[in-house]
Amino acid sequence: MKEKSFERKNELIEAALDEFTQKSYENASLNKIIKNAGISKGTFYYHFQDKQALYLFILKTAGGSQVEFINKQMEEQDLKGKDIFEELKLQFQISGEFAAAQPKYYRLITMFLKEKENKINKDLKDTFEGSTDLWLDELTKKAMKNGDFNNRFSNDFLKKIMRYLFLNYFEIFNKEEDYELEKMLENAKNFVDFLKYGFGR
Amino acid sequence: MKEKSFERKNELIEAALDEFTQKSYENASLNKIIKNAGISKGTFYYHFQDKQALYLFILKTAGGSQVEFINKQMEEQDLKGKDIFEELKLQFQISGEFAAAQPKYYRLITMFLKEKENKINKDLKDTFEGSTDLWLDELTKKAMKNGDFNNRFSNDFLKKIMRYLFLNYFEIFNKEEDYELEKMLENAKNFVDFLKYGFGR
DNA sequence: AAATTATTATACCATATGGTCTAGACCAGC
DNA sequence: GCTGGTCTAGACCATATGGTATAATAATTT
Repeated sequence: MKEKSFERKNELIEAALDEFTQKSYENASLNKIIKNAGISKGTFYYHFQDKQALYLFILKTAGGSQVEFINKQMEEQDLKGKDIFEELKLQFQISGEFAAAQPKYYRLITMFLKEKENKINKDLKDTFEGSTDLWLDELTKKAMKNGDFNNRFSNDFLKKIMRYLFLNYFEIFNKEEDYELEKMLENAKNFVDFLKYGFGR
Repeated sequence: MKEKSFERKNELIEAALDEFTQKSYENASLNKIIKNAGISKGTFYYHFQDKQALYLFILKTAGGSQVEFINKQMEEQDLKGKDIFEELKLQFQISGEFAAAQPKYYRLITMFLKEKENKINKDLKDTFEGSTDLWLDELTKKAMKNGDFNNRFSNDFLKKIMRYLFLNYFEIFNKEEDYELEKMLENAKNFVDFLKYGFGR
């Protein structure tokens, strides 16, 4: 009951990952996933209730993997004495490393966050976005308290820019060259410097 | 041949605009457009060859309207003595005014530029993007010559950031409040200031 | 009034979608 | 050997898609 079942499920998930990282949730074809997984329709509906259940499953898997990865990396870091820009730089670098390690997971998550016409579980999206917002909120609050920011811009404006750039950072640098680790670190450094001169004191 | 035909076509275009600004090209339903336009299927295929022809038609209409609007506004401006940041601010403001004046046209164009899974005329997309690139190239070249930029960043980096932010600017500010003209102008000012401190000398 | 142009309603097509159901087969552990 | 979990293939469903065809009918121009 274990091995074969495990195989089938893994193939299913792989195929689902492929499809859902190429098309939006709605445009992704469950039939194609099943075909590419090399399983029969019955098997699919034996394991999952429907298309959405499959999607939510791999999305949660990806999300969990990301959280775990980032937390692990962040634990090793000493943030004391670092201002928001250095912390951001770290965050970009770690996110980059996750993207390099789990490109499909990363892609799935970013695609999910960008979904506009989603009939998908809105709660989950709120959770994802909420945790990012929370983190950003905390980060900017601390930065303001520490006087990391200049006072040219309103909090609202700052947060909007930060939020967008953080969620879309990797879209800016998506040329092949940008996927080399060296270039990644350089881009992260430059980018945060750019933010620093724009936002910093 | 005039009045009734004109009416029908206008209703069609209105309905198409509604649908294509809410769903992606592929997800937009031609049947719904036809139904909402209150015309029969025959009438549609009498006026347009197929779904794509309709889409390209309203897309070109929107594009033309935008170019005309921007050119007209830019003609009234005196750019002499203005650095790249003031020029950019102007550009953002004018784009914002267009977005406020023709929200559906604006939305259609940005959605088109963001389409990833497009089976749509690739040439047209290249044209749209190409003209933006050209303009940006020219702008940054001039700015470098005039010494508007600091020398913290490479040209490559500068262009990448500029290009991305310009193409996606309005995604950052897409809350309802941000669609008010006043807020738009304020956002444009703040945003360019932010760029200026980040890039400027 | 005649001819042309627009428009209608309807039926139809092939294809694809997500999802259900069934009858049987495979394969494990008891 | 039997049982229960797993898997298969295929038929089937309602629904929707973009697109075609037809025959009758309005509306407009000549």
